[in-house]
Amino acid sequence: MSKRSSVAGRAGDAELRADARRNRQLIIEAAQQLFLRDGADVPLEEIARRAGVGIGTLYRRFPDRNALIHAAGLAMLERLAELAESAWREEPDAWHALRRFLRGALELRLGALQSVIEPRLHAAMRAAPELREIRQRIIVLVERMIRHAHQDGALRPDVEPGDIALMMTMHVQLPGAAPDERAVRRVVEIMLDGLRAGDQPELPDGAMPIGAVQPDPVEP
Amino acid sequence: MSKRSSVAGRAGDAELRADARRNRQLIIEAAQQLFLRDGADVPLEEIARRAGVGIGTLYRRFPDRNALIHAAGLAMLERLAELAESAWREEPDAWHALRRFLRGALELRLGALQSVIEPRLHAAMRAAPELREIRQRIIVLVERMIRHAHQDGALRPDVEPGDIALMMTMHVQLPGAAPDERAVRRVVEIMLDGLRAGDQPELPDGAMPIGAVQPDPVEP
DNA sequence: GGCTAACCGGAGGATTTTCCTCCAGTTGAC
DNA sequence: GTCAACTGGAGGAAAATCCTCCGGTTAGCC
Repeated sequence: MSKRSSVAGRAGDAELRADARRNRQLIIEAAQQLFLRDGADVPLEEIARRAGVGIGTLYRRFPDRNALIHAAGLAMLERLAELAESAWREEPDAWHALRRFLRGALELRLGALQSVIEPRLHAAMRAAPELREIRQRIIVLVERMIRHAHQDGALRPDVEPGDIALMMTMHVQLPGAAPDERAVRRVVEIMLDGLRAGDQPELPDGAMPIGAVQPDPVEP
Repeated sequence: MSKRSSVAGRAGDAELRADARRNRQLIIEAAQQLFLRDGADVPLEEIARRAGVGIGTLYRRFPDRNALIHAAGLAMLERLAELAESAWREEPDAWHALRRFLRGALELRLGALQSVIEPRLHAAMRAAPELREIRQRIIVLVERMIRHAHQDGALRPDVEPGDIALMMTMHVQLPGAAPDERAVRRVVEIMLDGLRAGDQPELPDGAMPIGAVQPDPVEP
């Protein structure tokens, strides 16, 4: 057995020479930024350029666009899960945990990234159980936050998980560059204030359902 | 003077045969939908297809992509202005006007469309005074709504015009198709509740500035 | 320090996408 | 009924994107 072999932890990340592993990471980060800014069809060459590596390196590590989307989606879901878990673990109550989670998801634009690559991820999810598994973990945790926050009377009672999910994916695009951090933060705070229990009028029906990955759609 | 000539109302719309005018309108509507869904780089052929006209027809009416973006942007700004004006005219007070305006902008996705094509519109705006003029009219009206709503004590005092502008451009993308109307509506209502005057904590600094079209950036 | 397997960048040809003109046929307005 | 205006889409030009291949470089181990 070669010295390098291992349990092969997260597929692709282990068993690489140090420089290769570093570049792989740079590529994923660049991909996340560009997917977010330009959509999932952004030229791979541009991703390579932003990562500061050659196009050859990108192709060596990710044989096709789907592999890259898969990796970027996995990294994103892992950050989201980590965000939800630390919030739940460290905040004093469910409302604060939910608030921290939403702030993080919106400021890191994790939800927005999700909304951009999710269509492509759907195909991957059916094939890749680990993606489904992480996604499920996040859903369970957020649902738990909501349930407890309701019980505590901190979250307005008519808010449903689907509402939170939709808010997470809200995308702020501004002419040209990325929107100003601080300006977005203000809007997030306004939304959070709208979520607090109070004497608001009841929300209309029709919350978005959230749940498992849908079964295969019929081919067009 | 030919019988067809006229004051040439909105450029390009008048002096066309009925079928041509109808097709022109269909093209603009298709362009708005696709710009919103796929970004401002969507192939013109796809726009023609969705409009149900040939590619030749599209090119005859809009010599290049910019002309189409210009027309779509103009139509969008006109609807926004109309929305702001009717809200101001027909609602009993500034808060209700602002609420109606925001609901409309978010549900019609006018702000989102704006955010998609605004980068391209910027160039057009410098050249096209009528775009600047409409845009300015909207800004003035919304600022007036905010000012009055503040005076009435209905809008939380730390909300600034830039916050409203940013909320307008919020984009809800969902995997695949357009997001469900009713689900989005709920989130809009939550945001509106966050805007109402109450005992919320103060917003952090850093509201987005809004204003005139910026001067020409230096060429890269 | 020296060795070598693993890694790197990017030139460049193949492929796909997008553009945009042109013209034979159709239609609305008078 | 006439005809100027309009229509759709075929198809070649141009541009964008993909993706392989290989000479040169480097990390890791002795």
